[in-house]
Amino acid sequence: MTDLAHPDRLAKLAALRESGVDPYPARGVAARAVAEVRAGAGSSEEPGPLVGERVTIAGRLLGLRDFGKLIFAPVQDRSGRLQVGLKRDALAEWWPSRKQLDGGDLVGVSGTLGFTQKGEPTLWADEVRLLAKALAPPPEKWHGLTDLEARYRRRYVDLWASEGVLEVFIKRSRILSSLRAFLEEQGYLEVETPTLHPICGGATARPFITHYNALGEDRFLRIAPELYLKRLIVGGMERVFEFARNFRNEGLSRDHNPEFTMLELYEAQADYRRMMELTETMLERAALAVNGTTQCEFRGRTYDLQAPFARVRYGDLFEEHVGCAFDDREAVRAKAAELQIEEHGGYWKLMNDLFEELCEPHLEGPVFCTDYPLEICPLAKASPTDPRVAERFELFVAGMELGNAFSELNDPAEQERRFAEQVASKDPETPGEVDLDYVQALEYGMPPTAGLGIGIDRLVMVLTGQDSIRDVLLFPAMRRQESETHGDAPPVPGEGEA
RNA sequence: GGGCGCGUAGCUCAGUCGGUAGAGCAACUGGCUUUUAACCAGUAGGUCCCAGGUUCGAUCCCUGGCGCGCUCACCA
Repeated sequence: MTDLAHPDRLAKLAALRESGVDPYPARGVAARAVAEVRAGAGSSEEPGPLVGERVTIAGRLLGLRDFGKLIFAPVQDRSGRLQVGLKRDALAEWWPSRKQLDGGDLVGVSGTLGFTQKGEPTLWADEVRLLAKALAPPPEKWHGLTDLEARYRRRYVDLWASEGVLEVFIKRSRILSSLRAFLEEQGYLEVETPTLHPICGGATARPFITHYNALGEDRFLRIAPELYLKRLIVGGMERVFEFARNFRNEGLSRDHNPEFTMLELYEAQADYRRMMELTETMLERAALAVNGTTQCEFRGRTYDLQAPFARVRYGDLFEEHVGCAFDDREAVRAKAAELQIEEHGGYWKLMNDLFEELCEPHLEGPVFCTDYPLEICPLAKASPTDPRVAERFELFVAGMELGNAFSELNDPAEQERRFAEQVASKDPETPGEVDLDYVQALEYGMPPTAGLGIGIDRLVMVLTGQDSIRDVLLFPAMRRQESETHGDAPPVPGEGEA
Protein backbone atom coordinates (compact mmCIF):
# COMPACT_ATOMS: atom_id res chain seq x y z
CA MET A 1 0.00 0.00 0.00
CA THR A 2 1.14 3.52 -0.67
CA ASP A 3 0.16 6.39 1.55
CA LEU A 4 -2.45 7.39 -1.01
CA ALA A 5 -4.68 4.52 0.10
CA HIS A 6 -7.09 6.34 2.36
CA PRO A 7 -7.90 4.89 5.82
CA ASP A 8 -11.63 5.54 5.41
CA ARG A 9 -11.62 3.69 2.14
CA LEU A 10 -9.66 0.80 3.60
CA ALA A 11 -12.29 0.58 6.31
CA LYS A 12 -15.02 0.45 3.67
CA LEU A 13 -13.10 -2.24 1.85
CA ALA A 14 -13.07 -4.33 5.01
CA ALA A 15 -16.76 -3.65 5.61
CA LEU A 16 -17.61 -4.74 2.08
CA ARG A 17 -15.74 -8.01 2.49
CA GLU A 18 -17.40 -8.49 5.86
CA SER A 19 -20.81 -8.23 4.23
CA GLY A 20 -19.85 -10.70 1.53
CA VAL A 21 -19.27 -8.22 -1.28
CA ASP A 22 -16.13 -8.82 -3.34
CA PRO A 23 -14.61 -5.35 -3.85
CA TYR A 24 -12.64 -6.70 -6.80
CA PRO A 25 -14.99 -9.10 -8.60
CA ALA A 26 -13.58 -11.36 -11.28
CA ARG A 27 -16.05 -10.34 -13.96
CA GLY A 28 -17.09 -7.03 -15.41
CA VAL A 29 -20.53 -6.25 -16.78
CA ALA A 30 -21.76 -6.21 -20.35
CA ALA A 31 -22.05 -2.47 -20.71
CA ARG A 32 -22.90 -0.06 -23.47
CA ALA A 33 -20.71 2.92 -24.18
CA VAL A 34 -21.95 5.95 -22.30
CA ALA A 35 -21.83 8.15 -25.38
CA GLU A 36 -24.05 5.70 -27.21
CA VAL A 37 -26.55 5.67 -24.34
CA ARG A 38 -26.56 9.45 -24.16
CA ALA A 39 -27.13 9.69 -27.88
CA GLY A 40 -30.01 7.23 -27.54
CA ALA A 41 -31.53 9.36 -24.80
CA GLY A 42 -32.02 12.39 -27.00
CA SER A 43 -33.41 15.31 -25.02
CA SER A 44 -36.35 15.68 -22.70
CA GLU A 45 -38.21 17.57 -25.44
CA GLU A 46 -37.33 14.97 -28.05
CA PRO A 47 -36.67 11.69 -26.26
CA GLY A 48 -34.55 9.18 -28.18
CA PRO A 49 -35.17 5.49 -28.77
CA LEU A 50 -33.41 4.33 -25.59
CA VAL A 51 -35.61 6.32 -23.22
CA GLY A 52 -37.59 3.92 -21.07
CA GLU A 53 -35.27 1.05 -21.98
CA ARG A 54 -33.21 -0.81 -19.46
CA VAL A 55 -29.52 -0.33 -20.14
CA THR A 56 -26.25 -1.09 -18.39
CA ILE A 57 -23.23 1.18 -18.26
CA ALA A 58 -19.89 0.77 -16.54
CA GLY A 59 -17.31 3.31 -15.57
CA ARG A 60 -15.80 5.48 -12.92
CA LEU A 61 -18.02 7.12 -10.36
CA LEU A 62 -16.85 10.71 -10.35
CA GLY A 63 -18.75 11.87 -7.30
CA LEU A 64 -21.88 11.48 -5.22
CA ARG A 65 -24.56 14.08 -4.58
CA ASP A 66 -26.58 12.66 -1.74
CA PHE A 67 -30.08 13.97 -0.96
CA GLY A 68 -30.96 11.46 1.67
CA LYS A 69 -33.28 9.21 -0.24
CA LEU A 70 -31.88 10.13 -3.64
CA ILE A 71 -28.34 10.24 -4.94
CA PHE A 72 -27.10 11.68 -8.20
CA ALA A 73 -23.75 10.48 -9.45
CA PRO A 74 -21.93 11.09 -12.72
CA VAL A 75 -20.38 7.98 -14.24
CA GLN A 76 -17.64 8.31 -16.84
CA ASP A 77 -16.30 5.78 -19.28
CA ARG A 78 -13.93 6.10 -22.26
CA SER A 79 -16.67 7.67 -24.37
CA GLY A 80 -18.20 10.19 -22.03
CA ARG A 81 -20.23 10.93 -18.94
CA LEU A 82 -23.78 10.11 -17.89
CA GLN A 83 -25.63 10.87 -14.69
CA VAL A 84 -26.94 7.97 -12.67
CA GLY A 85 -29.90 8.44 -10.32
CA LEU A 86 -30.03 6.20 -7.26
CA LYS A 87 -33.36 6.12 -5.38
CA ARG A 88 -33.85 4.36 -2.11
CA ASP A 89 -37.22 3.00 -3.20
CA ALA A 90 -35.81 1.42 -6.34
CA LEU A 91 -32.75 -0.01 -4.60
CA ALA A 92 -34.11 -1.06 -1.22
CA GLU A 93 -31.83 -4.05 -0.78
CA TRP A 94 -28.70 -2.30 -1.97
CA TRP A 95 -29.42 0.99 -0.21
CA PRO A 96 -27.45 0.48 3.04
CA SER A 97 -24.27 -0.29 1.09
CA ARG A 98 -24.29 3.17 -0.51
CA LYS A 99 -22.13 4.23 2.42
CA GLN A 100 -19.40 1.97 1.11
CA LEU A 101 -19.29 3.84 -2.19
CA ASP A 102 -16.76 6.59 -2.91
CA GLY A 103 -15.94 8.94 -5.72
CA GLY A 104 -13.43 7.21 -7.93
CA ASP A 105 -14.93 3.74 -7.53
CA LEU A 106 -15.53 1.67 -10.63
CA VAL A 107 -19.12 0.58 -10.95
CA GLY A 108 -21.58 -1.10 -13.24
CA VAL A 109 -25.07 0.38 -13.20
CA SER A 110 -28.24 -0.98 -14.75
CA GLY A 111 -31.49 0.87 -14.91
CA THR A 112 -34.04 2.69 -16.96
CA LEU A 113 -33.00 5.61 -19.08
CA GLY A 114 -34.95 8.78 -18.47
CA PHE A 115 -34.61 12.41 -17.46
CA THR A 116 -34.69 14.56 -14.35
CA GLN A 117 -36.98 17.51 -13.77
CA LYS A 118 -34.28 19.75 -15.21
CA GLY A 119 -34.08 17.59 -18.32
CA GLU A 120 -30.74 15.91 -17.58
CA PRO A 121 -30.51 12.45 -19.16
CA THR A 122 -30.30 10.07 -16.23
CA LEU A 123 -30.01 6.36 -15.80
CA TRP A 124 -32.46 5.55 -13.00
CA ALA A 125 -30.72 2.61 -11.39
CA ASP A 126 -32.27 -0.64 -10.31
CA GLU A 127 -28.94 -2.39 -9.86
CA VAL A 128 -25.54 -1.10 -8.77
CA ARG A 129 -22.46 -3.28 -8.80
CA LEU A 130 -19.07 -2.38 -7.43
CA LEU A 131 -16.53 -3.46 -10.02
CA ALA A 132 -13.40 -2.21 -8.27
CA LYS A 133 -12.90 -0.20 -5.09
CA ALA A 134 -10.77 2.93 -5.41
CA LEU A 135 -8.58 3.24 -2.33
CA ALA A 136 -6.86 6.40 -3.51
CA PRO A 137 -9.13 9.44 -3.56
CA PRO A 138 -9.62 11.24 -6.86
CA PRO A 139 -8.16 14.73 -7.38
CA GLU A 140 -10.02 17.86 -6.39
CA LYS A 141 -13.21 17.83 -8.40
CA TRP A 142 -13.16 21.32 -9.77
CA HIS A 143 -9.49 22.03 -10.51
CA GLY A 144 -8.54 18.43 -11.14
CA LEU A 145 -4.88 17.59 -11.38
CA THR A 146 -3.03 20.74 -12.33
CA ASP A 147 0.42 19.91 -11.03
CA LEU A 148 2.28 19.05 -14.21
CA GLU A 149 4.59 16.59 -12.59
CA ALA A 150 1.70 14.71 -10.99
CA ARG A 151 -0.14 14.68 -14.29
CA TYR A 152 2.76 13.08 -16.14
CA ARG A 153 3.70 10.68 -13.38
CA ARG A 154 0.13 9.63 -12.75
CA ARG A 155 -1.23 9.68 -16.25
CA TYR A 156 -3.62 6.96 -15.14
CA VAL A 157 -5.37 9.66 -13.15
CA ASP A 158 -4.82 12.51 -15.56
CA LEU A 159 -6.55 10.61 -18.36
CA TRP A 160 -9.92 10.59 -16.63
CA ALA A 161 -9.56 13.52 -14.26
CA SER A 162 -8.31 16.19 -16.65
CA GLU A 163 -10.40 17.61 -19.41
CA GLY A 164 -9.18 16.95 -22.95
CA VAL A 165 -6.30 14.62 -22.11
CA LEU A 166 -7.97 11.43 -23.25
CA GLU A 167 -9.04 13.23 -26.41
CA VAL A 168 -5.43 13.97 -27.35
CA PHE A 169 -4.49 10.34 -27.11
CA ILE A 170 -7.56 9.18 -28.98
CA LYS A 171 -6.48 11.55 -31.73
CA ARG A 172 -2.96 10.22 -31.58
CA SER A 173 -4.28 6.74 -32.17
CA ARG A 174 -6.44 7.92 -35.06
CA ILE A 175 -3.51 9.71 -36.65
CA LEU A 176 -1.49 6.49 -36.59
CA SER A 177 -4.45 4.61 -38.08
CA SER A 178 -4.80 7.18 -40.82
CA LEU A 179 -1.11 7.05 -41.73
CA ARG A 180 -1.12 3.27 -41.69
CA ALA A 181 -4.24 3.01 -43.83
CA PHE A 182 -2.84 5.47 -46.33
CA LEU A 183 0.44 3.62 -46.70
CA GLU A 184 -1.26 0.27 -47.00
CA GLU A 185 -3.40 1.72 -49.77
CA GLN A 186 -0.18 2.73 -51.46
CA GLY A 187 1.03 -0.84 -51.41
CA TYR A 188 3.35 -0.50 -48.44
CA LEU A 189 4.15 -3.31 -46.02
CA GLU A 190 4.47 -2.58 -42.33
CA VAL A 191 7.61 -4.19 -40.95
CA GLU A 192 9.49 -4.43 -37.69
CA THR A 193 13.26 -4.21 -37.55
CA PRO A 194 15.67 -4.57 -34.62
CA THR A 195 15.78 -2.08 -31.81
CA LEU A 196 19.14 -3.32 -30.52
CA HIS A 197 21.79 -2.33 -33.03
CA PRO A 198 25.40 -3.50 -33.11
CA ILE A 199 26.40 -0.31 -34.93
CA CYS A 200 24.68 2.96 -34.27
CA GLY A 201 23.76 4.38 -37.66
CA GLY A 202 21.07 5.98 -39.75
CA ALA A 203 21.18 9.36 -38.03
CA THR A 204 23.44 11.58 -36.00
CA ALA A 205 22.84 11.29 -32.27
CA ARG A 206 24.30 10.02 -29.05
CA PRO A 207 23.00 6.53 -28.33
CA PHE A 208 21.88 4.63 -25.27
CA ILE A 209 24.01 1.55 -24.70
CA THR A 210 22.90 -1.76 -23.24
CA HIS A 211 24.37 -5.21 -22.88
CA TYR A 212 23.31 -8.36 -24.61
CA ASN A 213 23.98 -11.13 -22.10
CA ALA A 214 23.38 -14.06 -24.44
CA LEU A 215 25.85 -12.72 -26.97
CA GLY A 216 28.28 -11.17 -24.56
CA GLU A 217 28.20 -7.94 -26.57
CA ASP A 218 27.08 -4.38 -26.09
CA ARG A 219 24.25 -3.03 -28.20
CA PHE A 220 22.99 0.43 -29.05
CA LEU A 221 19.32 1.23 -28.77
CA ARG A 222 18.51 2.36 -32.26
CA ILE A 223 18.64 6.03 -33.09
CA ALA A 224 16.91 5.32 -36.43
CA PRO A 225 15.67 2.23 -38.29
CA GLU A 226 16.94 3.57 -41.59
CA LEU A 227 19.71 1.15 -42.47
CA TYR A 228 17.59 -1.93 -41.73
CA LEU A 229 14.65 -0.67 -43.73
CA LYS A 230 16.90 -0.04 -46.72
CA ARG A 231 18.25 -3.57 -46.40
CA LEU A 232 14.64 -4.65 -46.91
CA ILE A 233 14.53 -2.64 -50.12
CA VAL A 234 17.61 -4.55 -51.26
CA GLY A 235 15.65 -7.64 -50.27
CA GLY A 236 12.96 -6.72 -52.75
CA MET A 237 10.19 -5.63 -50.40
CA GLU A 238 10.09 -2.38 -52.40
CA ARG A 239 7.67 -0.45 -50.19
CA VAL A 240 8.09 -0.69 -46.44
CA PHE A 241 7.31 1.38 -43.40
CA GLU A 242 7.84 1.11 -39.68
CA PHE A 243 6.53 3.05 -36.73
CA ALA A 244 9.86 3.02 -34.96
CA ARG A 245 10.53 3.93 -31.37
CA ASN A 246 13.92 5.60 -31.52
CA PHE A 247 16.21 6.43 -28.63
CA ARG A 248 18.57 9.37 -28.50
CA ASN A 249 20.59 10.02 -25.40
CA GLU A 250 20.12 13.76 -25.52
CA GLY A 251 18.30 16.57 -23.85
CA LEU A 252 14.64 16.92 -23.02
CA SER A 253 12.74 19.94 -24.20
CA ARG A 254 9.26 20.74 -25.32
CA ASP A 255 10.26 19.39 -28.75
CA HIS A 256 12.47 16.50 -27.63
CA ASN A 257 11.96 13.31 -25.69
CA PRO A 258 14.81 10.78 -25.56
CA GLU A 259 12.51 8.04 -26.77
CA PHE A 260 10.26 9.11 -29.55
CA THR A 261 8.31 7.67 -32.42
CA MET A 262 9.34 8.04 -36.01
CA LEU A 263 7.47 6.86 -39.04
CA GLU A 264 10.07 5.79 -41.56
CA LEU A 265 9.22 4.55 -45.00
CA TYR A 266 11.12 3.57 -48.13
CA GLU A 267 9.90 3.17 -51.66
CA ALA A 268 11.78 1.68 -54.59
CA GLN A 269 11.69 3.53 -57.91
CA ALA A 270 10.85 6.75 -56.08
CA ASP A 271 12.88 9.87 -55.54
CA TYR A 272 12.50 12.77 -53.15
CA ARG A 273 9.97 14.50 -55.35
CA ARG A 274 7.62 11.56 -54.92
CA MET A 275 8.28 11.72 -51.18
CA MET A 276 7.13 15.33 -51.07
CA GLU A 277 3.88 14.43 -52.78
CA LEU A 278 3.38 11.44 -50.56
CA THR A 279 4.11 13.48 -47.44
CA GLU A 280 1.71 16.30 -48.18
CA THR A 281 -1.05 13.95 -49.25
CA MET A 282 -0.58 11.72 -46.23
CA LEU A 283 -0.55 14.59 -43.73
CA GLU A 284 -3.50 16.31 -45.32
CA ARG A 285 -5.47 13.10 -44.97
CA ALA A 286 -4.39 12.60 -41.39
CA ALA A 287 -5.52 16.14 -40.54
CA LEU A 288 -8.89 15.57 -42.15
CA ALA A 289 -9.28 12.21 -40.48
CA VAL A 290 -8.66 13.54 -37.01
CA ASN A 291 -9.91 17.14 -37.14
CA GLY A 292 -12.20 17.23 -40.15
CA THR A 293 -10.18 20.15 -41.47
CA THR A 294 -6.66 20.80 -42.69
CA GLN A 295 -6.37 23.89 -40.51
CA CYS A 296 -4.73 23.51 -37.16
CA GLU A 297 -3.98 25.85 -34.31
CA PHE A 298 -0.50 25.43 -32.94
CA ARG A 299 1.46 27.70 -30.62
CA GLY A 300 -0.82 30.60 -31.26
CA ARG A 301 -0.87 30.39 -35.02
CA THR A 302 -2.94 28.70 -37.66
CA TYR A 303 -1.34 26.28 -40.08
CA ASP A 304 -2.97 24.75 -43.09
CA LEU A 305 -1.90 21.24 -44.00
CA GLN A 306 -3.72 21.31 -47.28
CA ALA A 307 -1.58 19.89 -50.11
CA PRO A 308 0.52 20.99 -51.83
CA PHE A 309 2.95 22.46 -49.31
CA ALA A 310 5.33 25.26 -50.21
CA ARG A 311 8.85 24.42 -51.36
CA VAL A 312 11.98 26.44 -50.82
CA ARG A 313 15.59 25.58 -51.58
CA TYR A 314 18.12 25.44 -48.80
CA GLY A 315 20.56 27.47 -50.89
CA ASP A 316 17.99 30.18 -51.63
CA LEU A 317 17.01 30.46 -47.99
CA PHE A 318 20.65 30.62 -47.07
CA GLU A 319 21.32 33.47 -49.46
CA GLU A 320 18.26 35.32 -48.28
CA HIS A 321 18.91 35.15 -44.55
CA VAL A 322 22.66 34.64 -44.27
CA GLY A 323 23.52 36.75 -47.26
CA CYS A 324 25.86 34.46 -49.17
CA ALA A 325 26.09 31.10 -50.90
CA PHE A 326 26.25 28.17 -48.49
CA ASP A 327 29.59 27.12 -49.96
CA ASP A 328 31.18 30.55 -49.84
CA ARG A 329 33.44 29.59 -46.97
CA GLU A 330 34.94 32.99 -46.47
CA ALA A 331 31.60 34.77 -46.27
CA VAL A 332 30.06 32.09 -44.10
CA ARG A 333 32.93 32.22 -41.62
CA ALA A 334 32.75 36.02 -41.56
CA LYS A 335 29.04 35.90 -40.82
CA ALA A 336 29.55 33.29 -38.11
CA ALA A 337 32.25 35.42 -36.51
CA GLU A 338 29.91 38.40 -36.62
CA LEU A 339 27.25 36.39 -34.79
CA GLN A 340 29.80 34.84 -32.42
CA ILE A 341 28.91 31.35 -33.57
CA GLU A 342 31.89 29.12 -32.91
CA GLU A 343 33.22 26.57 -35.31
CA HIS A 344 33.57 23.27 -33.51
CA GLY A 345 32.78 20.58 -36.05
CA GLY A 346 34.26 21.71 -39.32
CA TYR A 347 32.97 24.01 -42.00
CA TRP A 348 29.78 22.18 -42.87
CA LYS A 349 28.68 21.97 -39.29
CA LEU A 350 29.29 25.69 -38.94
CA MET A 351 27.35 26.39 -42.10
CA ASN A 352 24.41 24.38 -40.88
CA ASP A 353 24.55 26.08 -37.46
CA LEU A 354 24.16 29.35 -39.31
CA PHE A 355 21.26 27.93 -41.27
CA GLU A 356 19.51 26.77 -38.13
CA GLU A 357 20.10 30.05 -36.42
CA LEU A 358 19.08 32.36 -39.23
CA CYS A 359 16.87 30.38 -41.59
CA GLU A 360 14.88 27.77 -39.70
CA PRO A 361 12.95 30.28 -37.59
CA HIS A 362 11.48 31.58 -40.84
CA LEU A 363 10.13 28.18 -41.80
CA GLU A 364 6.64 28.63 -40.42
CA GLY A 365 5.30 26.23 -42.95
CA PRO A 366 4.17 23.78 -43.70
CA VAL A 367 7.09 24.01 -46.07
CA PHE A 368 9.56 21.65 -47.65
CA CYS A 369 13.10 22.93 -47.42
CA THR A 370 14.91 21.17 -50.26
CA ASP A 371 18.31 20.46 -51.75
CA TYR A 372 20.59 20.34 -48.74
CA PRO A 373 24.35 20.65 -49.13
CA LEU A 374 25.62 17.19 -49.94
CA GLU A 375 28.21 17.20 -47.16
CA ILE A 376 25.59 17.18 -44.41
CA CYS A 377 23.67 14.30 -45.98
CA PRO A 378 25.80 11.17 -45.61
CA LEU A 379 23.04 8.80 -46.69
CA ALA A 380 21.52 10.82 -49.52
CA LYS A 381 22.11 10.80 -53.23
CA ALA A 382 23.53 13.83 -54.99
CA SER A 383 21.31 15.83 -57.28
CA PRO A 384 21.78 14.87 -60.93
CA THR A 385 21.67 18.56 -61.85
CA ASP A 386 23.73 20.11 -59.06
CA PRO A 387 26.44 17.93 -57.52
CA ARG A 388 26.83 20.32 -54.57
CA VAL A 389 23.47 19.38 -53.15
CA ALA A 390 21.64 16.22 -52.16
CA GLU A 391 18.14 15.30 -53.17
CA ARG A 392 16.90 15.86 -49.70
CA PHE A 393 14.18 17.82 -47.99
CA GLU A 394 13.04 18.53 -44.49
CA LEU A 395 9.48 19.42 -43.65
CA PHE A 396 8.94 22.30 -41.23
CA VAL A 397 5.90 23.48 -39.36
CA ALA A 398 6.18 26.34 -36.88
CA GLY A 399 9.95 26.33 -37.27
CA MET A 400 9.99 22.76 -36.02
CA GLU A 401 11.39 19.90 -38.05
CA LEU A 402 8.61 17.45 -38.72
CA GLY A 403 10.11 15.27 -41.42
CA ASN A 404 13.25 14.43 -43.33
CA ALA A 405 13.52 12.64 -46.65
CA PHE A 406 15.87 11.98 -49.48
CA SER A 407 16.69 10.02 -52.54
CA GLU A 408 18.76 7.27 -51.01
CA LEU A 409 22.39 6.83 -51.79
CA ASN A 410 22.75 3.39 -53.33
CA ASP A 411 26.33 3.47 -54.62
CA PRO A 412 28.18 1.12 -52.23
CA ALA A 413 31.62 2.60 -52.83
CA GLU A 414 30.37 6.14 -52.29
CA GLN A 415 28.47 5.04 -49.19
CA GLU A 416 31.55 3.36 -47.75
CA ARG A 417 33.59 6.48 -48.41
CA ARG A 418 31.05 8.68 -46.57
CA PHE A 419 30.84 6.26 -43.65
CA ALA A 420 34.63 6.31 -43.41
CA GLU A 421 34.55 10.12 -43.30
CA GLN A 422 32.11 10.00 -40.40
CA VAL A 423 34.25 7.54 -38.52
CA ALA A 424 37.34 9.66 -39.15
CA SER A 425 35.57 12.74 -37.75
CA LYS A 426 35.54 11.11 -34.26
CA ASP A 427 32.34 13.02 -33.63
CA PRO A 428 30.65 11.34 -30.63
CA GLU A 429 27.36 11.61 -32.48
CA THR A 430 28.44 9.63 -35.52
CA PRO A 431 29.03 5.89 -35.77
CA GLY A 432 32.38 4.69 -34.51
CA GLU A 433 32.70 2.01 -37.15
CA VAL A 434 31.81 1.57 -40.78
CA ASP A 435 28.70 -0.56 -41.23
CA LEU A 436 30.20 -2.97 -43.74
CA ASP A 437 27.17 -5.22 -43.69
CA TYR A 438 25.12 -2.33 -44.97
CA VAL A 439 27.73 -1.55 -47.61
CA GLN A 440 27.58 -5.18 -48.60
CA ALA A 441 23.81 -5.02 -48.91
CA LEU A 442 24.28 -2.14 -51.34
CA GLU A 443 26.82 -4.21 -53.23
CA TYR A 444 24.00 -6.62 -54.04
CA GLY A 445 22.20 -3.68 -55.57
CA MET A 446 19.53 -1.36 -54.17
CA PRO A 447 17.14 0.06 -56.74
CA PRO A 448 16.69 3.83 -56.95
CA THR A 449 14.84 4.47 -53.70
CA ALA A 450 13.51 7.34 -51.69
CA GLY A 451 12.89 7.37 -47.97
CA LEU A 452 11.02 9.54 -45.51
CA GLY A 453 10.95 9.99 -41.77
CA ILE A 454 8.10 11.75 -39.96
CA GLY A 455 8.36 12.69 -36.31
CA ILE A 456 5.09 11.29 -35.09
CA ASP A 457 5.09 12.99 -31.72
CA ARG A 458 5.62 16.40 -33.31
CA LEU A 459 2.98 15.69 -35.92
CA VAL A 460 0.55 14.83 -33.14
CA MET A 461 1.49 18.06 -31.37
CA VAL A 462 0.60 20.08 -34.45
CA LEU A 463 -2.62 18.19 -35.13
CA THR A 464 -3.83 18.35 -31.54
CA GLY A 465 -2.58 21.84 -30.69
CA GLN A 466 -0.34 20.70 -27.85
CA ASP A 467 2.68 22.91 -27.20
CA SER A 468 4.84 20.32 -25.48
CA ILE A 469 5.88 16.90 -26.67
CA ARG A 470 5.13 15.65 -23.20
CA ASP A 471 1.47 16.33 -23.74
CA VAL A 472 1.33 13.88 -26.62
CA LEU A 473 3.35 11.16 -24.88
CA LEU A 474 1.35 9.01 -22.48
CA PHE A 475 4.36 8.57 -20.25
CA PRO A 476 6.99 11.23 -20.96
CA ALA A 477 10.50 10.78 -19.62
CA MET A 478 10.68 11.57 -15.91
CA ARG A 479 13.28 11.21 -13.27
CA ARG A 480 12.85 8.13 -11.13
CA GLN A 481 11.25 8.62 -7.73
CA GLU A 482 12.34 6.67 -4.68
CA SER A 483 8.75 6.20 -3.60
CA GLU A 484 7.91 4.34 -6.78
CA THR A 485 9.23 0.98 -5.69
CA HIS A 486 9.73 -1.46 -2.88
CA GLY A 487 13.19 -2.91 -2.36
CA ASP A 488 16.57 -1.68 -3.47
CA ALA A 489 17.20 0.10 -6.71
CA PRO A 490 19.46 -1.79 -9.09
CA PRO A 491 23.05 -0.61 -9.19
CA VAL A 492 23.50 2.27 -11.59
CA PRO A 493 26.32 1.72 -14.09
CA GLY A 494 28.82 4.54 -14.42
CA GLU A 495 27.53 7.48 -16.37
CA GLY A 496 28.44 7.67 -20.02
CA GLU A 497 30.66 10.50 -21.10
CA ALA A 498 28.99 13.86 -20.66
C1' G B 1 24.81 22.75 -17.73
C1' G B 2 23.21 28.47 -16.85
C1' G B 3 19.22 31.93 -15.30
C1' C B 4 14.41 32.71 -13.03
C1' G B 5 10.54 30.60 -10.09
C1' C B 6 8.15 26.94 -7.09
C1' G B 7 7.86 22.87 -3.07
C1' U B 8 2.44 24.03 3.17
C1' A B 9 -3.67 18.64 4.38
C1' G B 10 -5.48 13.39 -0.57
C1' C B 11 -6.40 17.78 -4.32
C1' U B 12 -6.44 23.39 -5.35
C1' C B 13 -4.23 27.14 -2.64
C1' A B 14 -3.65 31.04 1.44
C1' G B 15 -0.45 32.39 5.56
C1' U B 16 3.22 33.34 9.40
C1' C B 17 7.50 41.32 8.77
C1' G B 18 10.76 34.49 13.11
C1' G B 19 6.61 32.42 18.43
C1' U B 20 5.41 24.83 15.11
C1' A B 21 -0.59 26.90 10.43
C1' G B 22 -5.72 28.11 7.60
C1' A B 23 -9.74 27.95 3.56
C1' G B 24 -12.38 25.39 -0.35
C1' C B 25 -12.99 20.56 -2.40
C1' A B 26 -12.40 15.32 -1.07
C1' A B 27 -13.15 12.17 3.69
C1' C B 28 -16.11 11.23 8.34
C1' U B 29 -21.07 12.16 11.44
C1' G B 30 -26.07 14.06 11.05
C1' G B 31 -30.15 16.30 7.87
C1' C B 32 -32.45 16.57 3.06
C1' U B 33 -36.29 12.68 -3.30
C1' U B 34 -34.34 16.40 -8.78
C1' U B 35 -28.85 17.81 -8.05
C1' U B 36 -25.23 18.54 -11.72
C1' A B 37 -18.71 22.59 -8.30
C1' A B 38 -25.88 20.44 -4.70
C1' C B 39 -26.92 22.59 0.09
C1' C B 40 -26.92 23.07 5.76
C1' A B 41 -24.57 21.81 10.60
C1' G B 42 -20.51 19.43 12.87
C1' U B 43 -15.73 16.29 12.99
C1' A B 44 -11.13 14.72 11.65
C1' G B 45 -6.82 15.26 8.76
C1' G B 46 -0.01 18.40 8.57
C1' U B 47 7.91 15.44 9.24
C1' C B 48 4.96 23.42 6.25
C1' C B 49 10.60 18.89 0.56
C1' C B 50 15.49 17.30 3.14
C1' A B 51 20.06 18.55 5.88
C1' G B 52 22.97 22.02 8.20
C1' G B 53 23.52 27.29 10.05
C1' U B 54 21.84 31.88 12.62
C1' U B 55 18.46 32.47 16.84
C1' C B 56 15.85 31.75 23.34
C1' G B 57 12.85 29.89 19.32
C1' A B 58 12.93 28.40 12.06
C1' U B 59 7.61 26.31 8.06
C1' C B 60 9.37 31.59 7.50
C1' C B 61 16.03 34.19 7.37
C1' C B 62 21.00 32.04 5.39
C1' U B 63 23.85 27.91 3.01
C1' G B 64 23.79 23.33 0.68
C1' G B 65 21.01 19.33 -1.35
C1' C B 66 16.71 16.95 -3.72
C1' G B 67 12.45 17.39 -6.84
C1' C B 68 9.51 20.14 -10.30
C1' G B 69 8.19 24.18 -13.78
C1' C B 70 9.60 28.01 -17.27
C1' U B 71 13.63 29.60 -20.15
C1' C B 72 18.48 29.68 -22.53
C1' A B 73 22.19 26.39 -24.14
C1' C B 74 22.67 21.44 -26.08
C1' C B 75 19.92 18.26 -29.46
C1' A B 76 20.19 18.17 -38.01
